[in-house]
Amino acid sequence: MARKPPTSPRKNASQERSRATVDALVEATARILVKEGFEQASTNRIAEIAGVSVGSLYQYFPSKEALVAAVIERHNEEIMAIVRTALKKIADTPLDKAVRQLVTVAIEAHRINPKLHRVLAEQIPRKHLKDVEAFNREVHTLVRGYLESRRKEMRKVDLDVATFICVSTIESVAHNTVLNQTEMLTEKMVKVLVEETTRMVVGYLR
Amino acid sequence: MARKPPTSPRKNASQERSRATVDALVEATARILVKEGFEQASTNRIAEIAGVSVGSLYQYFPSKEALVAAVIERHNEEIMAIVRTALKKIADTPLDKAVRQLVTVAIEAHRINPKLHRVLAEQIPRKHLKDVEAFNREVHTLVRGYLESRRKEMRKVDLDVATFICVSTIESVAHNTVLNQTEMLTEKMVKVLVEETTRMVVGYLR
Amino acid sequence: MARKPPTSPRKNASQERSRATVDALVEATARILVKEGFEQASTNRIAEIAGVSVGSLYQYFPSKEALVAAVIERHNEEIMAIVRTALKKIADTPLDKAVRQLVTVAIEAHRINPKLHRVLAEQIPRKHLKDVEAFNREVHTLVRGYLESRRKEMRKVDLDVATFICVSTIESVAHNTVLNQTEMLTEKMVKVLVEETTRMVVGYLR
Amino acid sequence: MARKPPTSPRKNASQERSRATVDALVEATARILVKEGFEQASTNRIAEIAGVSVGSLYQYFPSKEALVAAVIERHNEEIMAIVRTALKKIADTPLDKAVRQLVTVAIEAHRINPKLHRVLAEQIPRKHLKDVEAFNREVHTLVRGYLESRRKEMRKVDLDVATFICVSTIESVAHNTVLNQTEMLTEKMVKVLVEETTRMVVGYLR
DNA sequence: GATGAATGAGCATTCATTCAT
DNA sequence: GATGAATGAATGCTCATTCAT
Repeated sequence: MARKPPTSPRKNASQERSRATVDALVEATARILVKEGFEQASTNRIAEIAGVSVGSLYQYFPSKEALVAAVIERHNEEIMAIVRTALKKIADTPLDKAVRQLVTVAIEAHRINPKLHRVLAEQIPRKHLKDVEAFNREVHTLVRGYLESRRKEMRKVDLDVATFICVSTIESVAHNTVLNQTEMLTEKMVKVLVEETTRMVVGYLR
Repeated sequence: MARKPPTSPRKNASQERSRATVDALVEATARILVKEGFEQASTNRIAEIAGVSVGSLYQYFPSKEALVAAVIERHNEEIMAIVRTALKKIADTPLDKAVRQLVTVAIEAHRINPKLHRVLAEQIPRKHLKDVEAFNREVHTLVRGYLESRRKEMRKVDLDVATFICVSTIESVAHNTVLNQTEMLTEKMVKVLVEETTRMVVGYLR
Repeated sequence: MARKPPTSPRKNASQERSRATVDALVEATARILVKEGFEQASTNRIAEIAGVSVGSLYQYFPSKEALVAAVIERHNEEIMAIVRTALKKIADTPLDKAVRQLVTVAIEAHRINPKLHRVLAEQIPRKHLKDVEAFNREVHTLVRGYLESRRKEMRKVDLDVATFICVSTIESVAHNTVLNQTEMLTEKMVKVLVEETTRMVVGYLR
Repeated sequence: MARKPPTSPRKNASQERSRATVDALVEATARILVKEGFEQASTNRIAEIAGVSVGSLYQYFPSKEALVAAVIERHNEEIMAIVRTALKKIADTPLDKAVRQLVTVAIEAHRINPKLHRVLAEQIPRKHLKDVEAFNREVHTLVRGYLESRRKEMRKVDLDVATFICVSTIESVAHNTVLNQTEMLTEKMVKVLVEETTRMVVGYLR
């Protein structure tokens, strides 16, 4: 790191430059993943698309995997931001409205960048997906927290089991809705699916 | 090329030999996939494990992908065999018993070869998974058929939507149950999950 | 390896082919080492010069180092063949004649492929030179054996020490003679050096 | 570029700073060479260890080779200082005592920094070792000078040949003594080797 | 002068596929 | 049909060196 120069601007300048490079690399990786798939995403190609040299790529990411992991993390973070916000808003909402909101948000989240979501879901060797564990755990914890606070509206049920089933269900409906038939994805259809899923989950919890 | 007339015994012998080679190759691929993961599964290695030369491998499979596809197809076929049988048995069974049976079978099916299932689910570039579409369609059709025959026990609902939601739900619970926590997989826990899932689905359909 | 075909010719043919490839690779490595130095010796270049694909190179040698090691071993083996032969011939020869012969042979041995010898001596990361240890030990053992058999002609002296000093001396004179000034290497000069070195060593042992 | 006039204190300060940087770089190179070997010694790493930026490194050394050369030169200079001093002290000393001194000094010199000596001897592409030529020549000249002054104690012999042989011998014994077996390096053993080598060389010259 | 981010040629190595035997 | 030696395009990655700040 050497002696830091006394002026912050220089430091910031360099930090910003680094940050820009890192962003460009992650963005380029995501773009290639979407446009050409995982197998085409070579490090040299990523660097080229990012407008950066391979050397720089390796200055910031120790391996190709790290780069893919960064893309995944960024995507997950975007999803989690939505989910967290939704769960906060929901906090004091009764079960049926809350579940409907949750289902809606799940589909929305999967739709942020559906192509990327598909590639991530379908083509990435899961080696990279350890982060996903943490992501799953957080969702579980948040949903469990909400359900706990609404226990009086619910029948007697093991909270972990209920959480597991609800999250699985909502997630899979959202996932399949987004990934499956494009024709199915009329807004009307989505609304139907939201209603139906909500009905099922709420019916189950009550 | 063969100087001998195509007497059927010889022909059969050769056909059997071919069949054996093909089987050995698919089996070897599956084994490597399970033991060492997709990335380690090189064609040379597969041929070696199968006790066959690479040349022979390419006599029977035009590419590595074809080989992986064959493994997937074999696995799916095993699953489908179970599902088809289950759905036949269920045909005249009332909704709740039938759904319980379906959930049970779904988990069983995912458990046939859980390690292979995991690798297939987690490591295989989905390029190979076009076959899965057909598989999904068949399941949808079969389940839809059953539901149609039980319409009187059900509330009024779009059959395709209901099928989509039920299949998604059952599949995801089974999938997550098998892939997730090992500790969770006590038989007792599995029973609880079966009951809960059944309750949710039946509650939804009625 | 698969079923071996019953006829030896086929087997030999393939063995010969392999052998030819291996030889070509080792030879190419040596040539590049001599002509362009260690740093220029990339595996792709070696394969190219050998008239073989990189893939084939890696079929026979697990790494670049293995290739260099093979060159060294081949060179050392050539030297050792000479040294072993010389020591056999010498077995019943009196000290002075024997030492003269040894010195002569040492210089000869270093002259087999002096350019390669130089490169090996000067440019090869010694990582590769573990084999050289064995080589040194063998020389030590052989020379010690001879000296032991001639003990009566020698003054009282620790045999290992004497061997160490004699081998070091002869080796270094031979090495420096071959590596140093080209002008020095007139045949006449070499004879002088042989005589002088012999005189020194014999004088020391007696 | 500098706005300040080149007052000598400042200049000195800067000169000293330069000198310190150069020293730090050479020292860092030597340290890495010893601890991690030539292959690990990247310029970035050297600069880092020296507490300096790569840019600064290239301000003082035009290439990695130059840096390694500086290490070699420093090491050789240390050795030569010892050798020169020894030869001065020896100037009026009779042959046997002088040779003993020379052998002793040779071993001492190789022992100044034996690890560095080993790395320099074993891992450095000799491209860098042109300097060594000059070093060798100086040793030759110094020893020849001494021998010339002692001609009356010696038999008739070509001085260059005798010098070449003596230097080779002493150098190789010292080198092998230091590099070879660690067990061999008891002080007692070293003394024996000194005596024996002296005996050989003196016996040869007389 | 000093910094360290950026460069990119170059390297060792892998592996799906071909084809002479 | 079977074999396995041979292929070579392609990949991930390193590191000496440059240059904008």
